[in-house]
Amino acid sequence: MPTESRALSRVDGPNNQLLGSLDPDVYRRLASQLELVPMIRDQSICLPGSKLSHAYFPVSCVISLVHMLEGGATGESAVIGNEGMLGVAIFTGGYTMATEASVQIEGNAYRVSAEALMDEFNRSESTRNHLLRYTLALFAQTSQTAVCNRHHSVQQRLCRRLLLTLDRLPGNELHLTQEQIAITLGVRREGISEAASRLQSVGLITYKRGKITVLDRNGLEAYACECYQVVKEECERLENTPALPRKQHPYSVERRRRVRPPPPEVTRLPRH
Amino acid sequence: MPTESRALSRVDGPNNQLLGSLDPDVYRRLASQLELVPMIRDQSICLPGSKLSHAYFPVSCVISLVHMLEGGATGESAVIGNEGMLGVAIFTGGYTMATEASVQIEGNAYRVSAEALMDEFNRSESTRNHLLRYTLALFAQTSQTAVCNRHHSVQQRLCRRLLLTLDRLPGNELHLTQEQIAITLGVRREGISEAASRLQSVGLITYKRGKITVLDRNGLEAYACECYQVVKEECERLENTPALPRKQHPYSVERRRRVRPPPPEVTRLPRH
DNA sequence: ATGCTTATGTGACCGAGCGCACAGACAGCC
DNA sequence: GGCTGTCTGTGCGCTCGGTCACATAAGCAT
Repeated sequence: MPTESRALSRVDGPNNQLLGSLDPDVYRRLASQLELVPMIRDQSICLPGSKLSHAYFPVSCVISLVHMLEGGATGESAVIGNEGMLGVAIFTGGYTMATEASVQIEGNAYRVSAEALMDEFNRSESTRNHLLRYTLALFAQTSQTAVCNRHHSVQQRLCRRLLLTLDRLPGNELHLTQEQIAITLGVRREGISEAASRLQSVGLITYKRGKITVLDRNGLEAYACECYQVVKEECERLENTPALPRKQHPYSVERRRRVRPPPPEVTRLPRH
Repeated sequence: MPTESRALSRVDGPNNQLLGSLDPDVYRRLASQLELVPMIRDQSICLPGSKLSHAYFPVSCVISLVHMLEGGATGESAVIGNEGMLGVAIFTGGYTMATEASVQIEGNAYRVSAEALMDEFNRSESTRNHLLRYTLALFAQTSQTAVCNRHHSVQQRLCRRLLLTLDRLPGNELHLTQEQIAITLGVRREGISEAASRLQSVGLITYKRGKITVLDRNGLEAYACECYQVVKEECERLENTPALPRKQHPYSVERRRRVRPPPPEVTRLPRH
């Protein structure tokens, strides 16, 4: 990870991986324009439809892209942490996003003006490659979430969501309330309460008033739906240049009625 | 819409809007490389993980991006028609997609090799702008679908899906079976049967063995969830250069518990 | 301590949509 | 014509998660 800039070396935590993947000279130019800003919990970085003045590269915070429907129902389309950035809409055109971006877990982020980012984007193919690869990873995450929301249980999605957050932070503690999780998963707070209680009773996590501690990461993966692995693998694949070949997926919609895949091995907890 | 190429003027139906939005000289160069290919129903254009050799610009067909989960459950993340293209993964890096793309409604499409498309993408900022704007529109659609899947009824989503398809085709007939729709919405075929039957009984549509005729487009919009309008408006906004300002969205997750938005006006059909 | 606010636990009831198991009905083909 | 495969309609029991309505508890300020 580059550490050229004095401003950047102030940070004690890990840096942002997407920034770190840029070519050294690009990074050097950008570094002089980066500001380290504190991101406070539940802060709305940008409301849906408002123009993005800056792109944010999380260092120790986690940002959630959330939709709110008429009537107040909510749902998240993607999580952003130190692997990526908030603001792909800047270089994909439009400067505005359809979703609200809010800080789910407090921490720091680097930010850079939309204009400076666009300059670099237009300046080199390599920079475009990195930023657009991340865009594709974000797309994959959103896309998987769409299907996950449709088919997986609250408990499975809770596990997935905890793991995704954990991957973006050091340590094994998450400062999250059940209400916050409920908003991202688009379910009732009580639903999270029940699912979390079950996970605690089998020793996967402990939690207490807004702090969740993951005790058994592997166990949590076993209870999560496949979506966690799918998203994670796609992210890792796209972080590498040139692209790694992707694992072939054995199923095809074309054959849905003919070749049914084998039933899944159910790894669900009993209700009580 | 440009009609420079002899090859292109053979088409009787409408051309592809994304192609048509490109600068005339870019379009001219691409046109010589475009092939008009027939897209047959349920054909899988690319399996998840396989490399995209071509980008496809639908003219009279509709393509669906579908996920299949372990166990065979399915769900669509986006619809692509003559407003856009299949293959944004080509220029966003990786050349491979995480989803399967299959032809939902037969017709024609232009295709161009991935390399030729990349050449143009790197050649001008204007071309990048157009292609990336469409990418953002696709992202917005996927993102909205994620939340829609979570909160809206089968009937609402059926209406949304019919309207999205209708927008991408001339006329008011859709060659779609209930089974195909069920796959995209990720529900049982029987569920579509019930919802469609209700829509027919109030005179919004008629249908018969794989052919759906929309009788009352406005009525259908009233029964659809908000997601249809949201996606449509975002697409229209992004088709214009420079970007039109986006309608401000009145809700904010930040305030979810404090300022509850007013309850929605329920425009749902009774179950029977 | 004494409250107050925020976070979490629980239970009763209900409804949309699922799985399953059929029964018709239409279209193409020999 | 009759056969066959595809498409559509219907009923029944079940379950997850939603709504509503509280109870409890942990942290914080005075």
